[in-house]
Order: sequence, then structure tokens, then C-alpha cells
Amino acid sequence: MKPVKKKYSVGFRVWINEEEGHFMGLGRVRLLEQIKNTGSITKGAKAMKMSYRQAWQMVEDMNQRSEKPLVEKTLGGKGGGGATVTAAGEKAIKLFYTLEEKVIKLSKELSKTIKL
Amino acid sequence: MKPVKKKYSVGFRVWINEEEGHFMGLGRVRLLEQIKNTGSITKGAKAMKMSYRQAWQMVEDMNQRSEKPLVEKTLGGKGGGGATVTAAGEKAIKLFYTLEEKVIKLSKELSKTIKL
DNA sequence: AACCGATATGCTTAGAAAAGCATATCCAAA
DNA sequence: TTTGGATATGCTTTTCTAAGCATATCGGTT
Repeated sequence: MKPVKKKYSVGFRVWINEEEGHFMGLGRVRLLEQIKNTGSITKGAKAMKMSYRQAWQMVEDMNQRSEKPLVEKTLGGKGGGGATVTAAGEKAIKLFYTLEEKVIKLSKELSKTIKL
Repeated sequence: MKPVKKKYSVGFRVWINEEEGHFMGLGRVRLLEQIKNTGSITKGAKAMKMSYRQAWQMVEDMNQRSEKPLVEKTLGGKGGGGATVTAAGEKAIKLFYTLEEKVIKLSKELSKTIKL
């Protein structure tokens, strides 16, 4: 009875670095999408089961470190305020997925070649 | 005075998954190398400023989940024992670097294309 | 000017991961 | 059979991160 051959595969994570380091990975991209869908950081965070505080900090960090803010926030007003994803934000989301897609493709190819 | 263009780049992490999930990433590969260099888990761990306990657990995990052990351990004997990296271990190390190299190459290319 | 729901932010708490400690075990060599 | 240095493993402690709580602030709308 020969030992069963195991299946191995390549795993990976991609992100975008700004000069100071990690800038935007899958988590932040998803957050941006949720903010876009729900119209607020609070609701977006809730949808991701993430604390508002952390979500807010992520948005703050991204806005401060990108040349143009990715999220625009409104205080007061109808419903008390909200947040929307800017054109720059949309662009960043698309860019991230484009990059990720290419790495996914490579990792799938590499997975086939693994022999251990 | 125009705003200064920021430099962005693509960051990544690669690892090898076995059926149960994460199997071997850069940290474990380095540990294997240190074990090879020093001839023991204890010294290898120390060289990496990692606790012996953690190093031992990693080795145990790798050995149990790969078809052939990557590290061979000796109890007692001259010097009280030690550990060596098996041929299968060497193979795994090389495989990992081969995979990583390809992802590095891709990420460098992608870094050039980033426009935000 | 009162209201409302979201942003903004400090401070506390909880939970998970790593480190650290203590000790038992192993066995070839001397 | 004693020695020595490494493996083996349970248990405690530290550390770091994320979550949670509390509260102040904002400002268009009514």
C-alpha cells in the first residue's frame, strides 16, 4: 500500500506599498467596496464585521498617504453624514484587482508544477 | 508647486499549502536553513531569535504533514543529539525559492505599471 | 434651535499569539 | 554508569493586536 500523494498548492498575498510601507491590501479594498455600497464607514464596517474604529483608521491612513483621498466624508446633514468612494478610490480598487488577478494566474500555474 | 508623485510598489508573500492549509513560508524555510547550518534545532532557533519551542513545533508540523520528514532528529550521542535537514527538506527549500523568485519577478514588473 | 445619525477620538478590555520557564527524557561516548 | 547537550512537552507569563465602550462633535434638515 503506497503512501497517498499529497496535493500541494501555492498560496499568496498581494498588496500595494506606498513609500512608508503597506498601503492597501484585500481587506482595505473590500472595505472601500462596502463603503461604496452602504454610503457610510459605520455601515461598511458593520457589513465586514469590523469595528468602526479600525475601519475609520484605515480610511484615515489611506486618505493621508495617497495623493488624493480615496474616501470623502460628510459631517452632519441628512442622515447625519456619510462617506463615499472618490474616483481615485475606484481607480485604486480596480488597480488592486488587476494586480491580484495576475498573481492568481501565476500561482495557479506554479501550483501545477509543485513536486515534493 | 505641484504635489510630488509618490512611488508605489507591489508587495507580496508566498507560501506552500498542503491539504490542511499553510505548510511552509519564508520563515520556515529560513529555519530549515539554520538547522542545516548549525546542526540542531536549538541553535537554529537561537540564530533566528526564535523560541526553541516554536521552532520545534514548526519542525514537528512540517515533518508530520509532508510525505517524508524534512528534518531528522537525533537523541543522545555525541553532543547530546542534534538535527539535520533531509534530502526532502533540501528539495522543499529549493522549491520554495524557485516559486518565490518567480513571484518576485512578476511583482517587480507590476510595480512599474502602477499608476495612481 | 433642536434633531439625528454619522464622524471623530480617547481610553479600557479582551483574546490570541509568542515568549519564557521548568523539567523530564534520550542515548552515544567516554 | 556517569556525563552532556539536545530533544520533548506542559504550564505560566508576557506582549501585541483587535475589539469594545464612552462621549464629544459636526452640520444639513426640519
